[in-house]
Amino acid sequence: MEKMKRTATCGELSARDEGRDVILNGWVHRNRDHGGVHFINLRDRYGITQVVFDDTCDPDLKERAASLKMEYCVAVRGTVSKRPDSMINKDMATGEIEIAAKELVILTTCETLPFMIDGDSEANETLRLKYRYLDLRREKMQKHIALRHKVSFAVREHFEGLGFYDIETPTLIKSTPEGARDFLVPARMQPGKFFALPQSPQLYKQILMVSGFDKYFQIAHCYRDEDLRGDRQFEFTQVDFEMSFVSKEDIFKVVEDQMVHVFKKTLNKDIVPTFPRITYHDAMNTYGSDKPDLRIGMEFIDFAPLVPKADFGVFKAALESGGTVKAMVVPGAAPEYSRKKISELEETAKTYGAKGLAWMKVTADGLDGGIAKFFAPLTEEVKSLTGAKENDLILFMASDWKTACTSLGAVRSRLGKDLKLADPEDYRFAWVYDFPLFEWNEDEEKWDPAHHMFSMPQYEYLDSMEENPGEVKGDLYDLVINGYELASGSIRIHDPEIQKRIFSIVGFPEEEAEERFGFLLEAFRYGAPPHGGLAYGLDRLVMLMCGEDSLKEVIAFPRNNTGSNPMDDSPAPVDKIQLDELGIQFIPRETEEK
RNA sequence: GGAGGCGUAGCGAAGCUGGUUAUCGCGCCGGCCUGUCAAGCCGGAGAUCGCGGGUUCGAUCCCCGUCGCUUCCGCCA
Repeated sequence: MEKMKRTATCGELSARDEGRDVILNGWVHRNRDHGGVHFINLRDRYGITQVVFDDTCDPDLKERAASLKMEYCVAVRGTVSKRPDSMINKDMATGEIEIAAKELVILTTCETLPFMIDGDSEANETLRLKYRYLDLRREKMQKHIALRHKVSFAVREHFEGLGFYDIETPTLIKSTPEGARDFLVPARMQPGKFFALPQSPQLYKQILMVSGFDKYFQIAHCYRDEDLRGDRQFEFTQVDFEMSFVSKEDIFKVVEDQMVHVFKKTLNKDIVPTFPRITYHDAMNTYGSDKPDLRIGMEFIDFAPLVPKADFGVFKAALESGGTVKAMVVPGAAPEYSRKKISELEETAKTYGAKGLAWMKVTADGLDGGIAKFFAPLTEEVKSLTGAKENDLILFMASDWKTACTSLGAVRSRLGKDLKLADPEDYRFAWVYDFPLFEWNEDEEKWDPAHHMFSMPQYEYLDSMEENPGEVKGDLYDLVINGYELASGSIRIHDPEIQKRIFSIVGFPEEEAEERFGFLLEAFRYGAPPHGGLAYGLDRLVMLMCGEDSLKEVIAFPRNNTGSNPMDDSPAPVDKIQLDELGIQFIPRETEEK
């Protein structure tokens, strides 16, 4: 076998190599037996090369070639030969040449495949995950995994250039309340006690700041025990960093430069190095989302000024109860959007709590359809306020501010997809900032941290934050791109006194704070530097760069949405012996009677 | 926890308003073929129509239930 070890890969050979005797190792990608002459496309990570078996081969070799099936793993020795002009395959990177086979070793055979590696249609997801090793052989997945590697490398390269240290933090840590549910790991040596898997390296990286490692980064595995989605997995990868003696401007700069570097190095794409900044309120108010897709346009218009002039009760009622009326113009959509299609949009709005979706169309004669009749006398005013032109569709949402914004925002993103308003090659980053630090929890009638409890209130609220917590803005920020939240970060609290006040506002008992993260508070008493940082989702970034909308397409071994992995069948029951050793007893969940 | 969608050979799909032998493409098996490159041609095997129940003379199709997957809401940075 040793003598059939590869001397070239399937992606590298060209006319320059003519006459070379090479050994290729790879998989039979396609198999075309013409009787007299037999071609195989041999594939490895680097590409595909055609191998020819013809009359110049000895009969024994030809016979062995005839037995090849798809995805056999083989070694081929042969001579690189230039194809005659008429047989050059321009669609193939190595299409100028082929290998005239001299020797063939079948390294391993392959059973009938559960799905085609080279198919034009994809198998269903469960099957793809069950046979992930085969799925990963597909060209698309090979490209995704390669890009992911390149991104991850470019990230490290960039941090290294800036003098950051890569420091690992533990993944068996103390469970902390708030935020997402923790994955728990029983501690065998201390029965009744548990570790948690980290949701982020947050506390540890802050402590590293106290230790003086003023520029830290880590490409960290994080865990959250919450329901999965297309863009959410149990375990995921965060590019996490933290710096001391910085303001948010320094952090923005690191991230902006890093994105420029990463996109240049991996996709050879030039990203505009300064990202626009939008306040949380403006993002919600004009795009109906705290992660707006800026490629779409269609900004919301405040329609309140015209409401009192018309006799439309629904809008009036919304304003009278302190709500808002928002309008959104969908350019050129009037002819295409039938009553039925509009009611589909309405359904989208309703899943976000809207009661309905009002609309009208702009025609050559004025306003038409939907609620047009109520505004007919105001045609010109409607047009000038909204900027709508002939053939435009105008959508209206009347509700309390938040519901109006989020539901119309959902309609906006759906229209963006339906009308293909977003250029998939365009990457539009933006910073969203000025988030409220606290939000009111209706159910428990208390203030909750909107982000986490370690974010610094903005300076001007410091003295009076107890008076009106709802008004307090935090020194925290999100990085959004094309409708996805990619990152979030903040300047952290490094003053134990401020930290105590935050705990007290959100009703987090001091003893519990001491119990949960006393170690952090204690660390802060020993000369804690001001610091801040950010973490962004590596999976998410790569997903967007690949033009995918599911993380599963860029993670080698992901889980399905029920949290199982069809390949290894995890999670799975464990032996009673294992449980006994841990002092754990499984109590079946009581079946609820109806 | 809630809403929508899907489940038909190994894979991807079709199957009209319920009707007798459930189609098509890929793959698989056999044969032919000296220039293909998603090779081609001929032949063949392969399906408890997710599962259970109901309506009906008759169900892949209609109804109820159930399981699995999926998208979304809730939840989650």
